[in-house]
Amino acid sequence: MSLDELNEAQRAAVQSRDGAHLVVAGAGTGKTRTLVHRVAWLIEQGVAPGQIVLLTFTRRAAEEMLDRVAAQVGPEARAVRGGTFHAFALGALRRFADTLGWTPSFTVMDREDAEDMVGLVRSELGYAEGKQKFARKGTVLDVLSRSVNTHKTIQEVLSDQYPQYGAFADAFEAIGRRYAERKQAHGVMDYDDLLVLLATLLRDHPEARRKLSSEARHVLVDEFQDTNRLQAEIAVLLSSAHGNLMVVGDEAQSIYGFRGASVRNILDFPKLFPDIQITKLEENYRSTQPVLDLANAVLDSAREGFHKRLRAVRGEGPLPRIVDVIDEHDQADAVVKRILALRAAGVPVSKQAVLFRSAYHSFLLETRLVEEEIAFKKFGGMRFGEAAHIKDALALVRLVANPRDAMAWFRVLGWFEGLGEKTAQKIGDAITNADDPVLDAAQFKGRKYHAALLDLANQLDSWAPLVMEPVSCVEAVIAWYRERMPSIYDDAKRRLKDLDALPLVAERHQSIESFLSTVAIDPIEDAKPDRPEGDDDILTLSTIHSSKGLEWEAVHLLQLADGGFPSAWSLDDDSAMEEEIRLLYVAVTRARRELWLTRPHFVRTRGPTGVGPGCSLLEPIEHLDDLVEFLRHDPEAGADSAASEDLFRRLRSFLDL
DNA sequence: TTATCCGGCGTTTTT
DNA sequence: CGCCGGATAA
Repeated sequence: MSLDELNEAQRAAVQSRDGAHLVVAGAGTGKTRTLVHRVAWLIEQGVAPGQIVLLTFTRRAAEEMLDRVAAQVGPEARAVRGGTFHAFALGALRRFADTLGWTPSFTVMDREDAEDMVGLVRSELGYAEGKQKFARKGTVLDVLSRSVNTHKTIQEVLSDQYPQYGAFADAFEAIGRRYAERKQAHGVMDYDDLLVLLATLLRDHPEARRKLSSEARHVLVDEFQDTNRLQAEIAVLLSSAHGNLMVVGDEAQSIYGFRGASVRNILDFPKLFPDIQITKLEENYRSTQPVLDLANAVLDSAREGFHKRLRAVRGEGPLPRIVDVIDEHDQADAVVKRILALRAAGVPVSKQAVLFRSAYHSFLLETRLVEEEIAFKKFGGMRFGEAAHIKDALALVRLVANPRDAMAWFRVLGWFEGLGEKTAQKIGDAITNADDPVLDAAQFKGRKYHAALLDLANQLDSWAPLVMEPVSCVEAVIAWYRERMPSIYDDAKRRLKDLDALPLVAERHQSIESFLSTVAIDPIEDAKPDRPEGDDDILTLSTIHSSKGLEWEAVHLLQLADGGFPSAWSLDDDSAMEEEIRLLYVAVTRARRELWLTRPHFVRTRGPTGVGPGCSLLEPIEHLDDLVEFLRHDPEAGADSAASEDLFRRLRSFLDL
């Protein structure tokens, strides 16, 4: 392995001595490369790969890093334990569930299941009734989750976020308690439980803490600015036996405040460790100077932070462009034409990306891309594994693995005509609590759904022996489920082929349990690429959140208008607007060379506040015409023509309407 | 208890 | 607008 390709600061981080180390790494400064080299270096120094824990923000990031380490030091690097906090927590909790009074075979619920359970508890406790409006189930879960992730009381969360329910703190608390009891009784955890319970384990159980932290002789955490209090606590406790904790991050790129992430974690980190080493990476290898000039200007418009300057190693390039368009249609037109023009100029579509604030911002563009036969893959927004029919199939698999999974029964029983919520819950609870957890269809003789239940019971019996064969099991389940789909969904045909992805995922697992754990935490990749046969020049569409850590030669940024980006829900909130600025910073710094920002005059506003034309994020830089070039899109003339009389004529007539 | 209808409220970003 | 949930009818 060669350290020659590293600069001085990077080398200092890579070869750092034991102890705590904070690496402040601006966008594009070789953060990933530094982490990769650090892991490789540790292995070279004789640290066993299995004693290195690399906590990353996404599974994608973990895989990429391990691939690169493996390329440097060989396949033994695969033994490095890596993944998200949630995935790591899952593994640790499986081993120590007993210690915490949980069954080791617990399962993990996704957001929707968790909401449903909260909904059931809510109606049981009678908060659904009464003339006073009460929060809906999703809101209740959100409040509970925020309270956990930010270490705030329910009352504080309500006052901050949902003042309209400020008087109902007792109700939220009561639901929260009953919800927690039920989760433990059913052996299911939600996402928050994974973190809470791991933190509890490490904090309150010295034996477990000693064991876990001595297994992990070096703990490395990526994207530390996006951790919340619980995650920071876990990282610190996990390294308590040896103190070898390296965290890497950039406070300017903190964009997960909505889920409890706190920049304070990274800013206050040095206070925790008197002997801490701090390294700053400031040379940017990714972007041209004009891109960075804009990024710096964006950051200057933020109230707080270090206002650091990024320096380009790459040198000059074209100015970023702000393109004024009339509306979303005009925007889609402009972006498509620009993508094609760049392709003609030698930038393949695969080296371009379209980024946006919210997943739905790209809907219109997606239809245009299909028309133009530009292949694309979209990241962010609704996940494949969240589609109702995928969850249906997985619920069946869960029943094979664990017939006491009450939420899975609830879901499956809901498919049958004449069988509603009450009955489904009753049957589910009965089975869950029975000595022998099987579906006794016979007792429903005479009911409309008797035959269907009988069929289900038989199928489950026939699948039971397949527990050890994930692929056969999943295939068998899917085959049966396919037959039922038309009676569940009007658009069953469209959904059918999605199911093919499941056996492919199952192939990678030795047991059903491992398969199910993985799909609960890691998003399932869609098996069908959104592209015509044989074409691998694929455009990336991504939310800004999902674009983190990635880069493209050309970046197109959509919907720069109040109510679009920045989001309508941030406009009247200073700290939320700060996060929007950091989001813009992240988006801008994804570009290596070409950066195009489209600013529609009219957006469909769906927000609570009145939204006018213009984009407050761009206001601070609007007058800086040495930083950006301003263009107007003219649909008839092409993407980058100067403003035409015709355009203004149409604008005026639009306004009059 | 279930299916259906209708009114009103919230609408983002992810594990 | 979509979807949640309350109200009503079968």
